[in-house]
Amino acid sequence: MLTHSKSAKSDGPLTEALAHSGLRLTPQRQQVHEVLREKMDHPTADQVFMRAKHKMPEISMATVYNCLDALVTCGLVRQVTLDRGATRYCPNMQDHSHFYCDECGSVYDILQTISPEDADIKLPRGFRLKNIETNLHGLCPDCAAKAK
Amino acid sequence: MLTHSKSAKSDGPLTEALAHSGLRLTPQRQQVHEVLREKMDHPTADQVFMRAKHKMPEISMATVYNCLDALVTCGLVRQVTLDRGATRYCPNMQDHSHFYCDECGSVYDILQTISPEDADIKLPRGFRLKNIETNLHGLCPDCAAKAK
DNA sequence: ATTGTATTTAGAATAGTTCTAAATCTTGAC
DNA sequence: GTCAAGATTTAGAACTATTCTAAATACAAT
Repeated sequence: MLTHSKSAKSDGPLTEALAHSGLRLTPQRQQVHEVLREKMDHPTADQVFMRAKHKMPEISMATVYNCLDALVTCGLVRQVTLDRGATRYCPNMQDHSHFYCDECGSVYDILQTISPEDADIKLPRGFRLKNIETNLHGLCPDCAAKAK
Repeated sequence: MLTHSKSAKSDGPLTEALAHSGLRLTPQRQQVHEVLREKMDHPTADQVFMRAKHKMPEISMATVYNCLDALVTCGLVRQVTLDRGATRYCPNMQDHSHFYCDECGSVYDILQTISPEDADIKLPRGFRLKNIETNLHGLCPDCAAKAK
């Protein structure tokens, strides 16, 4: 196979975050992260794959999953599971929650959330809480209008 | 004893809840609901299927999904999606949240939650909020101990 | 009883994710 | 630089989860 220059462009924050989890920065991981940040519409692995292929035609589905896992592991991306369908990915690591329209399946970022402190969650002895995920379910404006 | 009578035993609350969504009480729906309440360990559809088969050997997987959907639709059961794996089902309709161990995948009910009022979520115009799902992620006591 | 609709069923089909083994790339020791 | 060890990528197969389909059955209302 023809190999062009395969090394990743230097990217401080990405490199560091990955290294912290014992992972390397690769062009594929860089590309997947870029795809996620370009359009933060909570794409599925399959959508990420299709978008990544535009700039990197040889990338494979397995690699997309590998990259997504790597980015999740090192805290650069959140996994969002809202229904029985495909898992979605979110590169917005700011504290926020997701609104899921039970009717049409669309997802919206809601820039408001419940912090662990505010929630004052008391867990039984031994549990170690890492983070709280808040998912809001209901109808999006479009579907709410139609439902009337 | 083998009962060939196929009609569902009367069950007021179940019947009513289903009827409210235009659905009938059937022996299968009754059985699936019973399985969920017998062991509230957040089983997957497949686990529900296997448990239901003990008392109802002819039940099919498609029916289990149909029944779970029916019970979710009429508000008797909650769907719980915590990771990329199979969806889990929870018949506890009390306000509560789920603790998910990111290490071993076990799920615990946490009888504490954030109410919509407490959260004071302000949604953009047009959204209609139905309910808030709170998922706690971290390590269960066993895994937390091992991690040390 | 009869008819129309809801529900169940088995199995096929589809969708989503993980696995495998070989090829390629990167890093670090020399 | 060269080499070996280990990490990563790749295509495709395999597997798991869910949905669909069409025929059979059950139910409710005439």
